[in-house]
Amino acid sequence: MKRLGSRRPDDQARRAHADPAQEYRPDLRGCAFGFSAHGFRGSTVDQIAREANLSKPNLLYYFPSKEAIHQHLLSMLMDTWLAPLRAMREDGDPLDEILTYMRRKLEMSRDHPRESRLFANEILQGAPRILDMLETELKDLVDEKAGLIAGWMADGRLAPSDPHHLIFSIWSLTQHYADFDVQVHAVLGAGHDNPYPAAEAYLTTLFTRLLTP
Amino acid sequence: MKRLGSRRPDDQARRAHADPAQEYRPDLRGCAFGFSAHGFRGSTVDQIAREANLSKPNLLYYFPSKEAIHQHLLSMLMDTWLAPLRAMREDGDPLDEILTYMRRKLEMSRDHPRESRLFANEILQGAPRILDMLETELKDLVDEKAGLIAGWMADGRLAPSDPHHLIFSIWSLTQHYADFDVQVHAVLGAGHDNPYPAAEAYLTTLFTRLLTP
DNA sequence: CTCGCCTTTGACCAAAAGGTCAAAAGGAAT
DNA sequence: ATTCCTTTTGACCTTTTGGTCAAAGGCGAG
Repeated sequence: MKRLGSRRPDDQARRAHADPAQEYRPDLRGCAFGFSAHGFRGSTVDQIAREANLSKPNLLYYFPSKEAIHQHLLSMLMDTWLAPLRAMREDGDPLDEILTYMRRKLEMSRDHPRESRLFANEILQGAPRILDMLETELKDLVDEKAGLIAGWMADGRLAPSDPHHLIFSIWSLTQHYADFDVQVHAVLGAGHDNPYPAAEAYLTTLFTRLLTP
Repeated sequence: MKRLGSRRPDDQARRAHADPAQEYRPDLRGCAFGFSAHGFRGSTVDQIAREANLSKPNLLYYFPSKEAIHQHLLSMLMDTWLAPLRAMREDGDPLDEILTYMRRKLEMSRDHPRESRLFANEILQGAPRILDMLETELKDLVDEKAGLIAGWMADGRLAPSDPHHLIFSIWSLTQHYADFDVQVHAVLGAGHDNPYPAAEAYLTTLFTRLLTP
């Protein structure tokens, strides 16, 4: 339960406490679990500290409050989360670009379900801490990529449909396998430990049929 | 803040406190908000009581604990939630039956978003209180309807794809508009107050293209 | 070694929250 | 009106929890 030895990074300037722009912060990547499993109010600072191998006061030495910890995790997450969409290129094959995006998101659900749930929890609760980001950064990115897709459709390279809702559908379909994981397993029952291969096949068919002109 | 007058139902036998099989319980339907907005641990008994126009001790007179309140809401919800799937009939037109199911679920997202979020919250957190139901009642129903769909596909009346994942996709796509409501609005931006007409059109196209043989 | 600075923690605090209880308030039958 | 039963509530208790603090523990520079 207790850590041994110093956890300071080897070669990184650091100072804190009265410093608003801290340069070193403990890596909380492994601690998404608390918030993702119980939501913001459901997880306790003690718990998070334990997961991070820190004492509670020590954790609060690096972050001014529980809120700040949550926000930190969330914003760290956002970049990772948007990367696959950012990677959609105009000069690829349209269907391929979209299927690749879908597959990347599905992999993220499979490999980082807790992060997905952390995000889902925040949105479910009205996104109080990241609404700004959604309305600016996310909206801009989606608008851009939706424009790209609309272009492909206008050129007849994809069958026409609503690009924004297309993106929503990729999000919901892929994240479902992380966020509703328990339900998926309960319904599929024993003997279907890994639903992802079937999910990928299904989703590939789905989007191929939707988008093939 | 305070209620006036008696809240007893006019003509219903009732007794409680030491009675395990209470016949009267206050209607908490309007109180899904608390749990749906903040999750189980995020909402307080005081809050729920206030929403139900009861004092806290009075609420705890009808329900033995916060857990029991949550469970009550959840099980009340489950039936409503499954009704549309139950309504899928073998003797209809296959595509029509599925599109109708999808539309009903979408209407539920539009008209009862808080209930959808309450359910989503529970699943996100590992469904500790309803896992049983998922593994029995829900699984059985889904297996039955998946069989029905598989039959339609075998008969060539629908294009083949995985029936279980088809059902998952209907759930995720429709519930997305309730659960991730804030995100949908943030991304669509002002001037798109009501995303549902476009969502319905998009989803109709999606499933029509997937399933038309 | 010692000084000064950053880091870590045990002990503590105040507020919030789940739950209890005894007493008060209705209401119907007699 | 009295009695009996159910319903309602203010006050209270205990536990949990976010957050503080003063003191102790490194660690490098001189």
